[in-house]
Amino acid sequence: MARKQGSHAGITGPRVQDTALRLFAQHGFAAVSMRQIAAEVGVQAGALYNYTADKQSLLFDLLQGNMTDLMGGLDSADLKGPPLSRLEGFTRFHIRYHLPRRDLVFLSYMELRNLSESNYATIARLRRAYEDRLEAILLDGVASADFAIDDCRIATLALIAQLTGITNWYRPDGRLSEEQVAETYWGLVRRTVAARSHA
Amino acid sequence: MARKQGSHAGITGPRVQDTALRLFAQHGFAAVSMRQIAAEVGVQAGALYNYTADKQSLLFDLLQGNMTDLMGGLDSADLKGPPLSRLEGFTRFHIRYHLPRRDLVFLSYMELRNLSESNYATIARLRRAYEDRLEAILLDGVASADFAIDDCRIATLALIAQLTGITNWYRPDGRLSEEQVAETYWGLVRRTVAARSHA
DNA sequence: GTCTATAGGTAGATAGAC
DNA sequence: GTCTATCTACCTATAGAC
Repeated sequence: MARKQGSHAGITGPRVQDTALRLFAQHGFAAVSMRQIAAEVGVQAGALYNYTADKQSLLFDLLQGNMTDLMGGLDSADLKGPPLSRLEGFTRFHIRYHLPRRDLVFLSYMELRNLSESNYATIARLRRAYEDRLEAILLDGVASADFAIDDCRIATLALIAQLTGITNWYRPDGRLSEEQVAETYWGLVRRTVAARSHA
Repeated sequence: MARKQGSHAGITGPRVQDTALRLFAQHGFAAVSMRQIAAEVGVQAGALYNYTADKQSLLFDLLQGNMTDLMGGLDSADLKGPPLSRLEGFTRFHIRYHLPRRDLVFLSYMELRNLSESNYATIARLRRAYEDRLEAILLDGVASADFAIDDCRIATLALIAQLTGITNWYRPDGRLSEEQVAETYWGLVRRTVAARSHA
């Protein structure tokens, strides 16, 4: 059965999301107009409203999808074993997840303030849950005397900031491969927690 | 000599800067209108143009002032002695400077993309100069075998990201004082560079 | 230095034809 | 599902009175 002329369900939808992500990251949520997004997708502005209730939902869906993928990815990484192994697994997963998604990461940190109160609460809860995964590893490591950390909450936030900061300077065509970056940062992380090297 | 009615030179100017800073940090540069700023300052929108050429200059002046103060503050900190002492001085200065300026720090990271090309280049140059100060300390420490670091450029960026990230969670009325935060982070930094504790 | 008024343009979102 | 047209509201920046 032939579609109506100009109908592109299943094609336009993802393109709207991709385009919005790129433009929001590049210019900021507030600076991007629905008309700009539509123009890059190749439709008229009105047509966007077949895919999103409004501009705010477009942002929220991107951020929520990101956090859901992040948590799901961490679950799939299935970290096991002693604290040091789990910390290495977390570090490498975090880098592996974030490096190919620099736009999304930037958006997730910069545009939280443009979310409605309830949407913000949802994202903040997911982020906190992610942080708690790392903190649990650190607490275990301290309990087993593998790590020497004064304040596991602070160390958690410090490590995540350090690792996420990679997205500010990393370029796929730069001097370091993703693997080299992961290796270097794992070295920094291991020493930060004062892990016994080969106990 | 009586001023003209409604004239407040020297009062309105700083208030415009302060208000713009607060609103830009809260809602984003593009999301804040000149009318909003004017309303909070207590003047009409047109009056703002006695203090700034346009909206973009308002942002640039804030960011440039921040970087100038940062570099000047680091000079005043006058770091001397062996690498470990200078690293401690840098760490404590960075925290001391950034914690009371959380809005400005947020703005400096988030709104670079709203600067014109030449304004951006100016800010980027200043930031690079600041990073180079830390990198020089790390390189010295490696040369003297006080530090064990594979890649000093990476370590520089990692440490700055870690320290600047404090502004994302620190609250003046939180469980930790500025001094306690500085102490905890200096511990993390010292171990990250694998400094010999009391050699 | 501040005001009012306004020029000239763009914003988000909706209605109804196809 | 997409289009055109449009509503209503807001934007930055300027002009000229006081």
